[in-house]
Amino acid sequence: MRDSDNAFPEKNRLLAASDYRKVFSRPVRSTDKYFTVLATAGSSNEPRLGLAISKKNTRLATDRNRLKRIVRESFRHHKEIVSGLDLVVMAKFGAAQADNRKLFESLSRHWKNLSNKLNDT
RNA sequence: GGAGCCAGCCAGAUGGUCGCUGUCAGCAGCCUGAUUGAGUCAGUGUUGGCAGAGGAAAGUCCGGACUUCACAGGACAGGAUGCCAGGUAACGCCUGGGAGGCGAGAGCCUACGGCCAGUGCAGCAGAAAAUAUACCGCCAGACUUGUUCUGGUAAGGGUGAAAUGGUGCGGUAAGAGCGCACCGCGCUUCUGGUAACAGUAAGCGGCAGGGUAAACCCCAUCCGAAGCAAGACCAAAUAGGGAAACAACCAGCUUUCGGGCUGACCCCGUGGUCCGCGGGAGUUUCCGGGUAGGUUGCAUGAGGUGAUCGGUGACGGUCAUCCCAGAUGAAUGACCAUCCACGACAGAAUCCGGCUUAUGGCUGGCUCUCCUU
RNA sequence: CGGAGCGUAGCGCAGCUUGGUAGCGCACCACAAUGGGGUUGUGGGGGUCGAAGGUUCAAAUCCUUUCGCUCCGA
Repeated sequence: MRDSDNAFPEKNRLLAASDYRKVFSRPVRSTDKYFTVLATAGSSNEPRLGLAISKKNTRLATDRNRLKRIVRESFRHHKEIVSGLDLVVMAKFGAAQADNRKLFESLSRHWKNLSNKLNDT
């Protein structure tokens, strides 16, 4: 087992529709002009990630795929920060036009923001 | 050099670090499931090898395969297609040919059957818009001599998108296919071609009688409907349905002696407790349907590549060879370095054959034009 | 992924069947009535009919392609 590294296996994902419902019902939010990130305390120590990128805000399938990859990439590099959280990332309208570096910066701010908020409560 | 036409090809490259999906091989482990005499298989973890978006993956505009439902056969309705021949699993696609049109040319484009079956439509203008006619004219005659009437005419003028073939000569009161010549048109025959169709071929007819079928329609050919969220299988929990076993089997009433009915016992709530009141009827197993969820459908195919043969070609035959994405909150990426032309349009979702639309670049052939020789 | 429908004035709609004039309500502007406003009455303006081609003498209407929006099916 090499849990300490940056892998992204299946246990780090939100899989069922019921998992998503749990996150949407009582979330802690973090928002900027690219993303809205929702979070709740998860059931285990493993953080879990879900994506909700709508066709309405991001018209082209190519752009949607790019955003998903970037979010997953950022998530696996910051797993220690968000450990124990269930997260859902929603893309906003301007996200598709931004370049990759900006998006990575935005996401790492969200991870820190949310882990602080949840540890305070 | 410039403008353009046609065909074909590519879809940033190389290296490093981290990561994802599938598959093959090895290892781990006995955690989960199945089954068993050990064990094996599937899942799981891990190491290594290999593979991992498109020419349009798009729009969903056509055609199939594949599923489920319906179905003897046929007809009607509805829809699609529409020059001819061929290709194909099939097509509204492709190839070749014909006809018509566009262009200076290379070339390109065409819903290209039928208004001699029937019905409908045509505003305004114009005398008249589909079956006949005459506004201005032209000509003749009449007498009431004039802004008159009657008749003839369709050559000229004017309207319109569209007005009953064109030119010339003859002819005539003026005219007219009224007659003739040539052109055009139609029909018959002949010749060439599988056919569409073509012909400087022969003969006949003075000449059909307008347009519109992306108007209804007629003719010929084709089509059952819905779609992988189709469909098949496994199946927790909860409620409910059916069956069996166990537990209970106390009292009363009844009986055709199998049993049936009523009440209590029991559990929960109220309450300090009893009565009372309100609610619930036990436990276990199995069966069928079936939700969450999972598995499958799901990738060896009308497949690719090469050679060769047949064909003008689309394409087909034979032989050899290869296995080439398979996700399911949804993989094919991120970062760094170097190079160059500094990277357009854009992301598989059951699978194929087309069409259409978006779009960067390279190569070859051809046409026109300009300059130089 | 698959299936169905809708784009007409600032807004909500009709007209498309069977092609020739684009119309209705609200809103807007002007005028009248009032000392002023509202209400009412009269009159008026405003349209690439989502876009591009085609058929036709003529297209919002017929045909083809395309863009956008809405709804339905685990």
